[in-house]
Amino acid sequence: MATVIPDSTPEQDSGQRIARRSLHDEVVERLRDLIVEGELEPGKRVPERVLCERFGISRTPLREALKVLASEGLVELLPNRGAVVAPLTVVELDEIIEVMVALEGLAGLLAASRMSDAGIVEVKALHYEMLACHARADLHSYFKLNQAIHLAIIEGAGNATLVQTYGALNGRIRRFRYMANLSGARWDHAVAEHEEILAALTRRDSALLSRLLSDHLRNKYQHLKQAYEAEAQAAE
Amino acid sequence: MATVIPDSTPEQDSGQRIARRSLHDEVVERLRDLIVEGELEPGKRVPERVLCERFGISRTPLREALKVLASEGLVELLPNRGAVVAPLTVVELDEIIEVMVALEGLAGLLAASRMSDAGIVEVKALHYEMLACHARADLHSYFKLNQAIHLAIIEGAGNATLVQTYGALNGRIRRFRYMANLSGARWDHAVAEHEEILAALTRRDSALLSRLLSDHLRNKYQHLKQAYEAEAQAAE
DNA sequence: GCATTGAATTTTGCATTCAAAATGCTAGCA
DNA sequence: TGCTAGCATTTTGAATGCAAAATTCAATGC
Repeated sequence: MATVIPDSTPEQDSGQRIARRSLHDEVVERLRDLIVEGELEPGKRVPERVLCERFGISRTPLREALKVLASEGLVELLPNRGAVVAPLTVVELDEIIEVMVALEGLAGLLAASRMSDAGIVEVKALHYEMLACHARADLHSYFKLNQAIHLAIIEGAGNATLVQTYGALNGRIRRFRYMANLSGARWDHAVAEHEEILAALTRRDSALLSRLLSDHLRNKYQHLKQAYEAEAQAAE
Repeated sequence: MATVIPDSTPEQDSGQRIARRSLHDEVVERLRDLIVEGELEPGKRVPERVLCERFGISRTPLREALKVLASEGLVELLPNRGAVVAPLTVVELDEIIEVMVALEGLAGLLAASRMSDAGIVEVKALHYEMLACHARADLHSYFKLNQAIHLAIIEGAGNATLVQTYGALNGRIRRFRYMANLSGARWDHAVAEHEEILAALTRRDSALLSRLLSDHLRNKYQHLKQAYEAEAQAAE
């Protein structure tokens, strides 16, 4: 995450050209999106020239952005041979999840005691919105609300470093979320887990919330991993 | 951490000029050292021009390095006003330790079951070397061995992402270690904790090792924090 | 004497340029 | 036909150049 103190330029996303705030920071975000959304494929070279033209910028800010993304682990820099989108092996995926499970646990522990009542109410609202999406089988909105709930809980831990650390890891695996295609049973189960999570948060049961969040991520990952391995196999 | 695949250039640190591997990556390391060692003071501006001359490089690689360090949280980029060494507030220190405690706990959990016998033997050797330093009251060497032990355990968890994540956070607080001046009683206590840690690791007691490592870091931090707050107060 | 304004200087952000490395292509040879 | 050497092209890494923003500082007015 680029620690740039943003100036107060408003978020006018109307133009496709880059103009607002520091250029390189904008480019970092754009590139990250391209990678997360899969437009830049893992293992493939990041075409400097093409992207420069596409963004209407010179190579300097683009290269700065690549360095930042490399430090986040999203791309790999090969000396004198440019940048490639970091491919994520199953081993790395396992590693990242292992760490994230611990961080979710920490978030639960802290959020249960530190989150404001208003925060809990907000999570509750998001939860019910998410249930609505489940009922409508609106997977895309469900994912977004799901992410929003987890983010709200992590932010509720009142630890900006935790938010940042979790976010960096989440960024590396987020692109796989695009593949996860919840089957009916698994989806129902996930929703049931969320019910428990909400209940534990409402009761401010630290130990339970911690455990539930960790388990939930582990379970989610089981599914994600199966989908990934299936895809990886299919890709051969 | 800059994810650069290093080429096989040997680590010849003889000359003060930068020549080996990708320049920007070298600069990142050098700048990090300057910050960690306190030569660049927190809150102060990072003088681009001066550092360029000092390193004998142009502004481009230096600026790239600053972007990377910003993403690590070591510096803050102020748009149009350059970079400053990120000052670490007590609140941020608290946050970082909170996350690191969780990561140490995870490391203990994993290392107890995954570490090789050879790895445990190595930790044991480091441990006794450290005891020797304690006996000789050689604080500097003690610190180095202490760090080596913790690193060995964290690496013993067999999770590169954990190593990297922990390392990034550790980098942000390492400069404070330079202040920590272990009092006799506290030092003895720390050594006693290390004895317990080694015993738990030898017995491969996951739960215990996890708890001990977390507690140990928390305790260490108590001391560190007091020293920091005393210093901060004295600085006024 | 102090605050304010505005010009000179410095610093920053990005584009451009240049040299070195890597890549691709062609031709020559077995 | 297949392989390799050598050249041309492209791409990368870093230096330099240039315009805009910020800072400094002195002169002016109060």
